Amino acid sequence: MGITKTEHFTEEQNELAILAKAIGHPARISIIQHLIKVNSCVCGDIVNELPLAQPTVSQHLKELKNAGLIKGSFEGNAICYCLDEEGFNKIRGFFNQVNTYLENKKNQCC
Amino acid sequence: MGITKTEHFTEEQNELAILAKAIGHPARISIIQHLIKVNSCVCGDIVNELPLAQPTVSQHLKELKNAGLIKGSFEGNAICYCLDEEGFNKIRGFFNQVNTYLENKKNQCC
DNA sequence: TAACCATATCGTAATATTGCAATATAAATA
DNA sequence: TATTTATATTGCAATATTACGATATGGTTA
Repeated sequence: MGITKTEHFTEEQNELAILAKAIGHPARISIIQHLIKVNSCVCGDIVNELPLAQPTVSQHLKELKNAGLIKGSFEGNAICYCLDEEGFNKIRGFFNQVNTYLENKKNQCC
Repeated sequence: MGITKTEHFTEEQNELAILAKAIGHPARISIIQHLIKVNSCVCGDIVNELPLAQPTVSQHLKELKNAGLIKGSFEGNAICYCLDEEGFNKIRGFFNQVNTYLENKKNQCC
């Protein structure tokens, strides 16, 4: 079907899924890494960094923004994007749970 | 197109994307959370836990396994699934980078 | 105001994902 | 060996994603 049955899952599960899904594309990983690397916000030169056409990059930026992983502010002509802590904080909780579990797990069959 | 231009990105970026994408579905989040909750490996009762048909669950398990996030071992008739550290270790590095950046960032425009 | 930037949106084609019924497979037990 | 039980695979329909050319939008500068 291609349609996810979100109504059967908790709000938290759906939210985490949206965040992970947004990260789940190499172009968007690349954008996140680039924003970290150049520290201060970068604007449209993300387009130059990526091997994709401008509309495609714009679309990826939109998805990251919708998921709450980046945010943008106008800076004259251009737009300044940078990481949005809110989104990453939400995922952090999930991975912390996973990691503490993995550190302490016992009696596993595999 | 629906086809990702993986050849333009680094192996690391593609790998991270595959892992995040695999996590990016509420059913698969639910499976991971369930495996943590019941501690020792759970087998086919994941099917009973989820509000999806057996073939659909089987497909989600396969995707998690392909991504290296869970692994299964035969236990007589049934199969025992549990979390695979390898996959989660790979993601941990990425999120550690993000988190240390977010903790120290300065001079942001947004 | 006109021309020029930077960015977003629209429309569309190609491909991927989600979900399930039907069916296959494979081990355990009667 | 036949039956049962657990899981995987196949095939397909509905929808989502990815990518980009063309175009719109909106601020800046000449």
